[in-house]
Amino acid sequence: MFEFALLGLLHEAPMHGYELRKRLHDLLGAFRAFSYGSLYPTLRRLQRAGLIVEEGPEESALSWGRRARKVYRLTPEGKERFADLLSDAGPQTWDDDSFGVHLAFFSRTPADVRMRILEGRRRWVEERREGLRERLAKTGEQIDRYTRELHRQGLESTEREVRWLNELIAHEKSEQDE
Amino acid sequence: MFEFALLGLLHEAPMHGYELRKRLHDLLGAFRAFSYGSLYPTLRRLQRAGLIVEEGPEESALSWGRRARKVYRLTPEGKERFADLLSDAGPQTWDDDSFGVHLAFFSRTPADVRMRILEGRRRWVEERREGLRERLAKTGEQIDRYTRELHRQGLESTEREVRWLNELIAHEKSEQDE
DNA sequence: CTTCGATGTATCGCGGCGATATAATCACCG
DNA sequence: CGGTGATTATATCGCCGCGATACATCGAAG
Repeated sequence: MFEFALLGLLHEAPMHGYELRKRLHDLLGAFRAFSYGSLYPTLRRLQRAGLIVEEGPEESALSWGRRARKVYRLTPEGKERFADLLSDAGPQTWDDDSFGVHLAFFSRTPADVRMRILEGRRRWVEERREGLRERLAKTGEQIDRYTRELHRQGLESTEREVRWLNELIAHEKSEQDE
Repeated sequence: MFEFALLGLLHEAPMHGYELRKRLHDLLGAFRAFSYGSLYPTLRRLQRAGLIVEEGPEESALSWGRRARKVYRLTPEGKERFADLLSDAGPQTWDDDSFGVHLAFFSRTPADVRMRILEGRRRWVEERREGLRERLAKTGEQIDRYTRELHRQGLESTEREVRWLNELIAHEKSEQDE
């Protein structure tokens, strides 16, 4: 997940940790925070795996300012890995955690994969919606007011998301045959 | 978090692990899954901390069926701990992960704490909303279509949640002086 | 009669988080 | 000129919770 996001960002340009985190925050906004507590360990993991390399401390002449920044660059293996992750449309791409990240890199995702992810996500959300509907129907009025409120709110937001996904899917379809 | 939820459920009645998980799933629905991978380790943690005790394998006579169920019961310390957690209204009670769980036990939460949690949550969501608004405004049209769509959806759902929270808060206020 | 789904307990590795430490630079205010 | 606080920047630590997996029993359906 984090790995995917970092490779995606480094695919655009080499960057140092702090900037990666900022770009990520910008990109994902509401979804996922990705703290420094994951950032640096993940970078080292990627490095060990040979997917990124550390470049010397950015000697771009002139503005010699603050040292100690480590700039990371994607290796060919890293690019390959990112391409693999981009073409993945497995179940793990449409859960709550991952879906947002995948959407953020959708413009570089193959069209058929986009479709499968969107439809997978829709199915997933619909299942959650049905679960909530049943729970709300079954227990009727006897359940705790706050719990019911929680479920009502959950139901509404899943319904909204399904509608949103339908729009996205429709848009994909219309673009497909233009 | 998980600790809080388990103590809350055991506060109602002694239970074994599997049932705890089912009740939790029922209670939280959309929010948080809480897998077995956390359940049993957490139970042992609570046990070590002296907050719960393991009762003998449920000898409720008659239906001698399946053995090996371990029934857990709250100790006085456990009840105390739960009461403490119930009266907590700190920042960690209104993040995405915890808020749902706290809501699920709201009917046993002191009224003033309920208020502070709801208002804290509202502030929190409003901040996220503002962040999304700025990001959508600032970058204007130049950003990626999918990313914008992601942020639009995020913005809408935060707006809805704020409205929802306002209703809950209003309801609390009306109940306060009845 | 056996196979499948539910019941039930449990472990393992790992991904990510929050708290925390450290330190240099920059902008502002007095 | 000096202090103070925000921003830039890297890094570690312990903990929490997850997914995968294993294993065993039971009831029901075929």
